[in-house]
Amino acid sequence: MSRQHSVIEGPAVGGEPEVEGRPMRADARRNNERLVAAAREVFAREGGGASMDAIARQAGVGVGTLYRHFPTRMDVVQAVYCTDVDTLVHTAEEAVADLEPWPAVVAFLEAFVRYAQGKRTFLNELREAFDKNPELRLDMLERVEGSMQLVIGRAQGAGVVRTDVSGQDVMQLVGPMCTNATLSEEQSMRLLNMILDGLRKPS
Amino acid sequence: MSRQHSVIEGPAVGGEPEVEGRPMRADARRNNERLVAAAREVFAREGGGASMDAIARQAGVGVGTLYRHFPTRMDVVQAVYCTDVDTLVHTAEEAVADLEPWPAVVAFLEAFVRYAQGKRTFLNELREAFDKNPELRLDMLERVEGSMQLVIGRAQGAGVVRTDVSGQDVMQLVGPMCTNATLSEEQSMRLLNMILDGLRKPS
DNA sequence: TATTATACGGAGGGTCCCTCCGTTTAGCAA
DNA sequence: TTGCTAAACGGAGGGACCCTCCGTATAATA
Repeated sequence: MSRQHSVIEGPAVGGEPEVEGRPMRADARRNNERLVAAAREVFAREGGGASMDAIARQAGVGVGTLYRHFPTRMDVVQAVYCTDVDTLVHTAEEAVADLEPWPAVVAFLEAFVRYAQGKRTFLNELREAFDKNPELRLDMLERVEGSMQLVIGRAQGAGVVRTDVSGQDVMQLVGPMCTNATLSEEQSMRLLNMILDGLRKPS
Repeated sequence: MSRQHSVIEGPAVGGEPEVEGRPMRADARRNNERLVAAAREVFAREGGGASMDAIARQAGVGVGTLYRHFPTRMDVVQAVYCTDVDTLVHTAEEAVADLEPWPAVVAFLEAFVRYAQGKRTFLNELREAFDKNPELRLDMLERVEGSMQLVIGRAQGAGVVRTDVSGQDVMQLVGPMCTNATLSEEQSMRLLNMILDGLRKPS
């Protein structure tokens, strides 16, 4: 068990190695961030089967370093996934803080579609990680649902989104849609627009 | 492209290498059958990640032989899957030929549950094969649906199964149920009994 | 029985995941 | 600033796996 998956050991966010002892050395923290970013890039470019060597090379470090930060291939997948969820949650918070209720819904759902589509490149790997660690799935699902509900609920409160659907409903609708491998960026945006029209409360 | 996947080149059944030229040599045919059986056993025992060496060893042949029959790991998965479907289709035909309409439904659905549960051991591999070869999925789906409809339709005609559901409906209900990883043999049989009760026409 | 097209076996090439350990360096105390 | 030490780094290499190649064995045929 490495210290890196704080996610599965507690409620902390993923990928950020805040150990209880002294803080990480500056180079270690820098490399940790680099590695996650590199992994995301390589997965996107080469698919879920990308090799550990390729990830280390992309990050400009040796494989030893990669393995010290993430003891297992699956830990890399988890870390990338967790930071993706972090980003999504952050997007929701920002949207709620900066935008009017309806534009916030639009912005968040667009981000959600991008997020869900990004998962397609390493869906198999993710499924494997979930199989081996069901808690991870539940944790992440909960966080994503929370964000969705935050944005949708606020818009419902403001009277601009119909109240007979929940954030969870929307997720169940949009998520699987994006998982479909044969779905173009453009197609998904058209469908999203349709969904948004259906979601908006007729004035 | 090897000659083995007749499935993806035409309507022939899977796993049976009936080439257009002269028939296979006796030893080759024997080994082909052995290999598929061995693969099924090893996948069941060791999971979808089982190695090619293990399969060849189980079949009592060299890996070279395995690779001549199935050029790729995925071809082995396909072959096992296709013969499973063959068996299921055969079960349906036998049930219709030998049993009364209702017992045929019971027998076939029990076989279907066993079939679907057997897929769980190498679900990931199967998904990969389907991704790379969507035609295979459609072909197999069609054959399974055909069998289901054969058995259910006959029972509907005989007035022992309610007519407001189709064979496809039943498949969509039972298939996903079995795919669930956390489902005991016993649990699935209890659920199946419940489904059968719901399916039977009240007399 | 002799011939030959066909099939077989398994060593080994290439890749991948991961480990181990000698080398380097960040952070701190004097 | 300088030394010291715990922490982090790099990459060779072990072991497993997929697949290829080719010399050997054998079924089918004449």
